[in-house]
Amino acid sequence: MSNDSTATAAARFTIGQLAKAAGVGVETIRYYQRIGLLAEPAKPPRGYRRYPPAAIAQLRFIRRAQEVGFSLREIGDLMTLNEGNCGAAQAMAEHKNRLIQRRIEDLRAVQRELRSLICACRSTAAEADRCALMNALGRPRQE
Amino acid sequence: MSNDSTATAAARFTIGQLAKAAGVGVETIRYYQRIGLLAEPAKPPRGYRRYPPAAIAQLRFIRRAQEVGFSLREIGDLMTLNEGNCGAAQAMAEHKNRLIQRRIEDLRAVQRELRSLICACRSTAAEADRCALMNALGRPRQE
DNA sequence: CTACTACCTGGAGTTGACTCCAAGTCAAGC
DNA sequence: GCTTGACTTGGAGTCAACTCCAGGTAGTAG
Repeated sequence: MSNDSTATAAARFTIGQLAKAAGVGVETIRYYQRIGLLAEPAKPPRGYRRYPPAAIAQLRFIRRAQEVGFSLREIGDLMTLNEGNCGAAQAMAEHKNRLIQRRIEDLRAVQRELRSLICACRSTAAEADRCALMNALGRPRQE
Repeated sequence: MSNDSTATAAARFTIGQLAKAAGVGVETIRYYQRIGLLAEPAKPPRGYRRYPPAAIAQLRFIRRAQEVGFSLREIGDLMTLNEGNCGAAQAMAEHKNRLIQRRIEDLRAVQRELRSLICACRSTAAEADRCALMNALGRPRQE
């Protein structure tokens, strides 16, 4: 029901509010700006910089992408790809998806192993030379 | 068919051979020694240090544990636990097992999401404002 | 008007896990 | 016995991702 695009969301945050809203540190935001990951609003002639709500989304995006295993550099790539190059972003996502898949499989393999080792350890602890778990993992014995 | 324990494996490696055998760099081995992760054989009065075959196993252990997500510090803990404290090693293993489980679940969640995003992107790319994938991830739009 | 807090600028420090370098020592081939 | 390549020692450099700090400016509560 509003008239046009000039009537955008009013709330604009200071860096501290932004940090709190996005759940990161002020210093972290500045760091992201320094490395060019995050745009820094121009400093108004008087007063503090103000950040649009979209900045929260950007920060959340960064955090989420980090959790998935993207490095800040890759995230930067993703974000610039966003500006028009959908196909490339897709390709990156698919690539990352495959990496994640592999990582999951690695973790599962390790998990299976850990589990069986834990079992072995439990059942033989008393009589074993030392510890079946460590033995099976490759037994690092200080000579 | 050998007599007793004094007739242990004869092959003892120089650091370079050890590095090659374990698939790590010489500098990495030294680094591990510096931080106390790996025992350094005493320097013989003449000649180079010699490493027992067990050192290969130790290095492999470190690498594997790293892949699972143990930090060098944790690996060090694991290795000292090995010297007698089976229960504690078990506890650590179980703890790590739980962490791995959580990590796997996180990754899977992200993966599901990525996949659906990739689909969305593919199907709507032409008409979408920009890119559904990026939108859904939180759409970091440089304002 | 004065504190007080939050922001700004820039630069330096931190942590983990390496990686490189210089200058010296050693062993083995020719 | 000299050269060459590997080892040794100690320290410095690197990279990612922060984190902290000093010294100054801005906005706000009393």
